[in-house]
Amino acid sequence: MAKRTSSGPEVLLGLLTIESMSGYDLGQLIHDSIHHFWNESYGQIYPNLKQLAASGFITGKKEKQQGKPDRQIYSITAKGRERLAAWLQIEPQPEVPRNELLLKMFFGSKASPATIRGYVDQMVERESAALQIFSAIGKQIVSQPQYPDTPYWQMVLRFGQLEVESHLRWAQESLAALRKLEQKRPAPPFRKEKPHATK
Amino acid sequence: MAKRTSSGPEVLLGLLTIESMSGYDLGQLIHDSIHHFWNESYGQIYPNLKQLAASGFITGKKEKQQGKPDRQIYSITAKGRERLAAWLQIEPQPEVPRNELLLKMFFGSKASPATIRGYVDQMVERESAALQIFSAIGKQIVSQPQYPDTPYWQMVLRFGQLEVESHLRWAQESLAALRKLEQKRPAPPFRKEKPHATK
DNA sequence: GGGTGCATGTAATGGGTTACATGATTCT
DNA sequence: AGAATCATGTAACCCATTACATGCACCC
Repeated sequence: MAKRTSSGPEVLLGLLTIESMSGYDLGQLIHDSIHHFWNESYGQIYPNLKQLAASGFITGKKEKQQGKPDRQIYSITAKGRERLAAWLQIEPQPEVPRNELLLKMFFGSKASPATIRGYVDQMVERESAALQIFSAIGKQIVSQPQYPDTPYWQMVLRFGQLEVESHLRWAQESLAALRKLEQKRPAPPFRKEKPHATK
Repeated sequence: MAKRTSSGPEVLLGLLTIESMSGYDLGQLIHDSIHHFWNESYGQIYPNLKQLAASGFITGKKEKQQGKPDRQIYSITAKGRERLAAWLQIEPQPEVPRNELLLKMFFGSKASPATIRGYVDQMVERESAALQIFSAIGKQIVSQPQYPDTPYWQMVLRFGQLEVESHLRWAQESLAALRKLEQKRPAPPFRKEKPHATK
């Protein structure tokens, strides 16, 4: 009795309600706009599109271009909209968390505080960059005409902003704590330590 | 040239530095203690343990019990500690985000605000429950003797707390916004709407 | 008698990333 | 000259969840 959700095809359907697009465009759009909460690789997108077209959820038209390779432009059908609507009625399942940074930090006493600090530093960089992108997306949304989608897009964006802010606050706290740990046990001493202290 | 990290075996090694345990115990501990940032199913744990033992990273001893099935108690070896230490030196890769709730909310205009509100309500329940668990874990950590792990465990826990708090704040905001949307377009009217408004 | 917990494991199945393949154009 | 972008697709592989299998004991 599996709760197969998978959502892969439905993202594509959803994005095609905004505009008809090629697989390549969909990939770009996913990367540029919803990357902070969803991702699809081309290895998924192209086969999914093929299958969706074969089942009549979308239709494709070949578009010739000069200089560039041909594009397949897909449009959602009425049947596709039905499938999307049905999928929206299914309770979203919370994703299984897998945060490698936290995992390594959990075992941080087996490395040096400096190593872990380096990882937190990198996280700060990544998340700060994300904040920049968010504010750019935010400006784009408000400058656009008001679609019925607009309020939803704003909520989703706001999630990212609040979450990132909490991550950055945490990072500041943690960096301070790690610096304290470094002072206590100042950079690894010369003698080799046998690893049985924990037990 | 794949950046194979996978971390599956290393979690087990890490947890075995705390104490020697059976596969079943490891599963329990993962579920009870690090569930908010990592997860492993038994379908992964048992095969991984077998392989780790075959390669000499851990050793297993059979322990007979009365009434209950036999247990295989695994202990980490020096070689295992080396592998763990080496893994800790590898930069953690940020996980690929996949948040189904946000995805459905992004396409929220194709459902009703009430549907989406229901999903947010459920999220509030889940995350509030998580907060309770966190505070219980927090008390447990401070009441324990101070291992070298303690400060790291506290940082990791704090991450969860701050993140959940941000989620709950977001949920409150969003619920308010959704209620407003419901008033504007009060519960679906009787006439059927054709779905071309977006285009 | 039936469900739940302890305990270990395998097999089927399905997702998803990465690498590879192709080929023209444009930018550095 | 070589890298990057546009554009589509396939195949290999890996990772992970779920279901299934077994079997005893304890509780309701």
